[in-house]
Amino acid sequence: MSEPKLRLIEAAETLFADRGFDTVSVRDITKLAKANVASINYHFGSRDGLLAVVLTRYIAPVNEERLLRLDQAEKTHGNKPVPLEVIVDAFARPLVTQVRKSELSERLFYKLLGRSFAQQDETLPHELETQFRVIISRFIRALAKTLPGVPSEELIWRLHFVAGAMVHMLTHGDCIQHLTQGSSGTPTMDTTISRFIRFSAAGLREGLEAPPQETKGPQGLLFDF
Amino acid sequence: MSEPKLRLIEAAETLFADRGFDTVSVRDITKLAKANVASINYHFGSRDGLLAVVLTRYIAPVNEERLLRLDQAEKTHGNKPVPLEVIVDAFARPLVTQVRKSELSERLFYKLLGRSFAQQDETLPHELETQFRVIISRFIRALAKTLPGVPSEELIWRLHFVAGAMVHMLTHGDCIQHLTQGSSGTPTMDTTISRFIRFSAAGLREGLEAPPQETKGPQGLLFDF
DNA sequence: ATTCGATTCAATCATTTGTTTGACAACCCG
DNA sequence: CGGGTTGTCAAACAAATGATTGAATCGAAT
Repeated sequence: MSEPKLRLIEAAETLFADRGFDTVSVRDITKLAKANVASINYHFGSRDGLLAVVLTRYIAPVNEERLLRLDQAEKTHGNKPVPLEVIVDAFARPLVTQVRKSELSERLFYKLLGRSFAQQDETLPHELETQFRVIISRFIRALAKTLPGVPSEELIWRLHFVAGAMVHMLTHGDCIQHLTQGSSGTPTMDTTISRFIRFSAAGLREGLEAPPQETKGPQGLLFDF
Repeated sequence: MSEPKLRLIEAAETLFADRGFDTVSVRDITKLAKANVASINYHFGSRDGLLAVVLTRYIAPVNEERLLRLDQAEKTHGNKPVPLEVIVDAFARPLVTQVRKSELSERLFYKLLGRSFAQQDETLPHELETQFRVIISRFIRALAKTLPGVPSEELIWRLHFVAGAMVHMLTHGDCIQHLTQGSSGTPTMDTTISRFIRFSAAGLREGLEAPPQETKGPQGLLFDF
């Protein structure tokens, strides 16, 4: 990877992260990267080519680590169901391990990935689209083992609620920390993710108060508001 | 409100809903509205003026109804804490009551509001920004009454998780229904919101297994992965 | 019918957009 | 050295962007 090519990627990441994918021009990027306007088309073919590289660069490793962690968790628990907290952890923890491998600041990294995940269906590189499909089906399968009796349609929705909460946590992390200022010193993402995991696991477990087995509880209407 | 002015708003809503706020030009809007290019600047001063109108038109009533429902719920429950399901219902139900008052299809309405909520801090009309601040503090207060002992910083995060799940539900509703096809006939938003309420209430309740009182449970580390 | 404000319209404005071009330089390998 | 690949650059391109102009049109009150 030539030197200015990397500079272009990093400049694009920075600008995409806090201004969105649509409102950043190739000239904004090349100016920040101290490169020529034509360099983007030379190295990436087009602006969309660069965007695809940026989108893939961090998401792909995150997705791979998700699958890895889930596999490992299932191996650890033999054929016992994996606890919900561990499943959610496998889903979210790769974010903090990958942010350290990156050159970006925590704030920019999380905003960038939040925007990327929110993007989802629209104009997403095929590679990532299939990755997400794998991720979803893989985690749904794990959830189904831990939550037998819950119909898969319900599980899909719950997993998407989890994903939504995660995206919001990523994209609005700094502004929320601004709201909750006045607490203890560094509210690092680590404690935030712990909150997220507890919240999500509780939401996923909904309807099963006793340890996860055949309470079989009210699947249908719990409340009637 | 003159007739073509309304046509412009509705055309903008339609296009903003499924292409985002940034990638729609004034010419796209005026073409769909069968109006002149200058009409947007004449009626709304600028493209941003029209955007502000579109953003406010549905969100403001939703936010008002949220406060109304929460007030009513607290009145109903006297000085007893309001059940979490009722609080979340007051937060989410206004979406389905307002979609009926609108001319838009369910799909477009929800996508539009999802995008609007996701926007949040950036370029949001001042009116809406203050509205959201009121909403958050108001709902946090209600949650604090129902979940005594949970620190407010934790409550803020949990409420934002709820908001994130809601945004994701709105923006990806149709694509998820595409995944879960093959089930019973009409998976109307009503049943989806019920799922959302159960999930969110369970997540909010996290840490309190017994009926909500002084279990006071482990506030800190529940798991140690 | 005439006047006057409100609205619409085609035409045009200056910028900004992504992309392409062709000349130039740097480098490596023979 | 020389030839070829690779990268860089200023310049220009067509297209699209939001906005403005000034004349034309409408409608209702005078």
